[in-house]
Amino acid sequence: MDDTHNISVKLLDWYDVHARELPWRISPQDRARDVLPDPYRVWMSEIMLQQTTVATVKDYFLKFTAKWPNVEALSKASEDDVLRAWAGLGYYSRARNLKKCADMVVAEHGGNFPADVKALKALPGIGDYTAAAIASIAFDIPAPVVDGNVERVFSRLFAIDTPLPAAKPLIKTKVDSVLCPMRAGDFAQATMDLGATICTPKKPACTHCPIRDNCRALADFDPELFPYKLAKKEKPKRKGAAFVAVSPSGDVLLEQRRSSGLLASMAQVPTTEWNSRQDGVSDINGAPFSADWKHRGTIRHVFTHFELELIVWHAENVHSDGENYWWSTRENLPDEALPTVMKKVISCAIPDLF
DNA sequence: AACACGGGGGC
DNA sequence: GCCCCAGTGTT
Repeated sequence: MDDTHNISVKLLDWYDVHARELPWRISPQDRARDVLPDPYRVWMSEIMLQQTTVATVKDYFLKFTAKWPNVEALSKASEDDVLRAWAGLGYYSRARNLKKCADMVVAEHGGNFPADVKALKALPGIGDYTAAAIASIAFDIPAPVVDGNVERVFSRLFAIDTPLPAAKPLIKTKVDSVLCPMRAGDFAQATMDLGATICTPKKPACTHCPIRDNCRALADFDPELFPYKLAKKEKPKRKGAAFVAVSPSGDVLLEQRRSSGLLASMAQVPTTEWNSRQDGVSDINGAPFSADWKHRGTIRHVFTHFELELIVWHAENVHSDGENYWWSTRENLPDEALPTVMKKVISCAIPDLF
């Protein structure tokens, strides 16, 4: 028995016993009977799981699949409906591509996801990873599924000392050489589960690892040294001010962000530009209109590529209005497409709202 | 190849 | 605080 086959057998045996039960997975009984999961649910979960943890995704997945149980239903929703439901999950281009992809599956594939890696990758929001994951999990098509977990598992397994992301092609080749073509979906999920639960970034549980005897990093080095990564750059800081205007009846003034760039098309309270430097006191000059603005504090929020500090101003009994604004009632505020940074801002001015 | 793109959890 | 995460699309 060659070593690569040995590895996949051990991984699958481990997975048969230790597979986690997750909302987007079929039951162990169905899995034992070779039943395949609904491609729509596999797709939905994989999009949500991009750069997002299982714990965060669970509630959103249940909400989305209850609201839109199939691709036709999602296709009938508006982009804004989807954006509002996605609010708080981050990477909002995923939500717009989700809607676009649903439309394309209905229009170009008769409402069925294509059982083909290339056709899947042609759909918006589906890249190398997700195309391989859907093909493997939903259709049992053998394809190398390489995410952050798998990169770590295989970097350690073969003690790959090329730093990421340059090592990615090599890792993909290794995964391709190990994967089990008879159980492509289970193999993909087994390697990701292993990375999430055993082969963790810090303090991996090597004693519980089903493939510890095959691991070069464990035998010759220290698994925690892998994967090698390029040093990351320092995050620049930006500052600005945000203005929470409240009407006599308690409504909050909102506007929609532009349709491209950061937090595209999401809702926000009026703000100044987010610049690299700004002196807090003069920020009030950036208010959208004059009012009895009161300073309520400062909130901080970290984005992928910069840190933001917003001074929060608050005014009540505001009557002013404008074409690009709307008033959101207190009851409706949780249903607006408000990103987390804006919930922080509004909570700073109006505590106990969310 | 580098960058833009959110947010939350673990330690 | 720092690191990571079931990545994709654009330039």
